[in-house]
Amino acid sequence: MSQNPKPADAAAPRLGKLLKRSFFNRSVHEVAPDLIGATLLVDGVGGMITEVEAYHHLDPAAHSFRGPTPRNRIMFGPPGFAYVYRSYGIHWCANFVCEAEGSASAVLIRALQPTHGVAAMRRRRGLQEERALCSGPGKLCEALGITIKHSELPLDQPPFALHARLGKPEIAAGVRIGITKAVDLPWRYGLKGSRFLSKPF
DNA sequence: AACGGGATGTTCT
DNA sequence: GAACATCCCGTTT
Repeated sequence: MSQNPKPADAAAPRLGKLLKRSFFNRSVHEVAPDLIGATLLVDGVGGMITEVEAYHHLDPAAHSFRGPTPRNRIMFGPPGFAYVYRSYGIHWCANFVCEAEGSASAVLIRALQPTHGVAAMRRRRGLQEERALCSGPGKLCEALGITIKHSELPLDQPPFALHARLGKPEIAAGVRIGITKAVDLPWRYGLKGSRFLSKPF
């Protein structure tokens, strides 16, 4: 027997306190950069958020821009809930609803650095390279097991756990990816220098 | 490194 | 019928 077996997530950093729903009761433009460095876990699997995008109600690229539908109705409710939608008929993408009820803003979670449950993520993604496990919104949902079943669930209750970041990271900003409307708004935020991004800034 | 095509659910015109 | 907040894999620079 080895005297000191290596834990599955040996490099997992210490976690900050759990974020409450009220964290999201602010402008999406404050919440989005503040999420960089926070740790997102779903049933204990996840990591440190490295890339997000802000979508505001008055932004033509936002799903809420044309008003409520059965799909996006959670965006028109109170903050601190998940909005999950299917992208291109294949992938899931996860958002966190922000601002006051009715404001219909949300942050798209685009990438994270795997820290917890890496073996589970590799299994779900059928992939070894840690860099590519969660380097995009669809990949991230597959790795964390996020589906439509998670939509409209509160973010401060299981299976979600969102831990505050410990330090204050340097934030990079740039234009959002993969959209055709409002393409020049610099509402993509990321962890400066991170290698766990969908694309460099 | 950049580009093209295929997969395909939900919403919108 | 087209568009879409994507990803993967093959082909071409």
